[in-house]
Amino acid sequence: MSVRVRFAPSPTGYLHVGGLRTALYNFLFARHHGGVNVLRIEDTDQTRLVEGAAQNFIEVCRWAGIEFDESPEKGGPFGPYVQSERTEIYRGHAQKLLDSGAAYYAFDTAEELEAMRERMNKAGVAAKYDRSIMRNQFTLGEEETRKLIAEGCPKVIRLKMPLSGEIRFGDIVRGDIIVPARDVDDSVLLKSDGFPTYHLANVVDDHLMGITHVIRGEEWLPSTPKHVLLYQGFGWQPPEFAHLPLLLNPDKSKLSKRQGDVAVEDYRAKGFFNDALVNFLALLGWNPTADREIFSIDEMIAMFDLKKVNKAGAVFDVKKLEWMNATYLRSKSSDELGAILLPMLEERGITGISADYAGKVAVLLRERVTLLNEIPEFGDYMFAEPAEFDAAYRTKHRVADTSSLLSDFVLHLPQEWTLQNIRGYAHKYLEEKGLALKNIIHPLRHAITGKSVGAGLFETMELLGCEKCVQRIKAQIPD
RNA sequence: GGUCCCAUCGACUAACGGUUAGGUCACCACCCUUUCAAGGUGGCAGUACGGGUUCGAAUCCCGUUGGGAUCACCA
Repeated sequence: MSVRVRFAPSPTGYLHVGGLRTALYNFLFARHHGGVNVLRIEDTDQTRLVEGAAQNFIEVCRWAGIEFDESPEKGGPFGPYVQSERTEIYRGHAQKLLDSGAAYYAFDTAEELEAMRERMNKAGVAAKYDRSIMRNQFTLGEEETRKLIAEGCPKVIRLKMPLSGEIRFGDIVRGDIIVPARDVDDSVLLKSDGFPTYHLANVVDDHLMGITHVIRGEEWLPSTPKHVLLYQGFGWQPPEFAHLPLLLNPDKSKLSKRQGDVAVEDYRAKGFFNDALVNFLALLGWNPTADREIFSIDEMIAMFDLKKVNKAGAVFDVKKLEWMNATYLRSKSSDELGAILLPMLEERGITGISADYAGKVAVLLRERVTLLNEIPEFGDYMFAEPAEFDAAYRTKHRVADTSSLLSDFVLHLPQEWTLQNIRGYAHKYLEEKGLALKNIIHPLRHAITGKSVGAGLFETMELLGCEKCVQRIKAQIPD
């Protein structure tokens, strides 16, 4: 049977980096096996909907290079792919569960449930729906139940968990998992508003959509027994499960907003490359071969193996992400960098620059920055006159004859403005004066860039052009 | 607290039951040098603990400790 997997986010806001990794693993797994990658929007909680979130997910995934074969946008043979458009399907299936005795009606109010939990907590027992004492089909009897339903009394449908025995299932990354059924709650399957909860919708959809492998975060592990029981209740074969290790804060708790950026958008906005972020995320919990760090998405597809996914959570180390981004920055072509840098420049009001020139500046300066978007500021002098001059740097290298040294220097600059000629000229000039390179290179750097740090000076001069260099040097000649 | 999951350098990880426990980030030192980087070389640093099984355990089993997740008419 061919592989079908799904990424099933809830459109309640931005896409979390952990979510992106889950989407990535699904995508890699699907592509590796020549299977199908499905996007399904789980919007059954109407109170938490965020406008545009679903579209944003698609866009962010696309930015990251993750494609879906079936989605709300593209459609597909098992649609609709938005759960709020499938409510009739869930109701019908809930009815089947009712008919077979795998689920039951309950009429408790929020207050009654709260009181129940409070009593249990006081008694020191696990807070779990006790169907023997609450208001439901069993305690009320069939007749009363029918009456309440006929009267339109608010009701939910709950899963009837066995009171004994155990529920077991296999997990590709964790092996067999066994849970005593009595410890699992009688979860609500269909809410009083007629919408299903995650448990029902997810099982019904995964089955109906032919999902073969459920690859999701570890936070779902504790509720998987419920899902397994639902498959049993429907008489369906459950899919394979693979619960992914969590992404962690430096203090090892679940990666949260409180301790740094968690939205993919944040990293995108900061200027991280899509391929670097994806590469970094992929290696958080999975490792194809320990002797390399850099992998293209195609290489990852070729090597991806769920069995090699780690069990323990992984700390999201921004420092390593930065290193990886810097590594990607150094490996990209001038054209590629120019195309990405140009809009960043325009965003900052720097216009009239060609993509070709932007790319060359990026190549010139990339070994000194981590993110491409540092370049507009770090190399401001490549796009305009230096905005300011480092006074301390000037003072440090300015001596009595610096002015004459500079004014003589511009006299016989090479006609053919190449790196080799500029460097040759400088060395010859210094040799004639009986001086060392350091006697002039700092005053020159100061005049041309205004800063004490930067790329190789002759390379900088070459790219800037003779005219601009002369002009800037002359402007700094007076003491 | 109940249930479940997890445990190799500070971080990410590698290691058919047999390795001086390897690589990467970070950190430190040195080299290179035109500032700052990058790069090169080297270094620091780990199998949580206790029992077993075995000729031999990071690896298998049990326990302890520690960490995490989850316990809604949210996903």
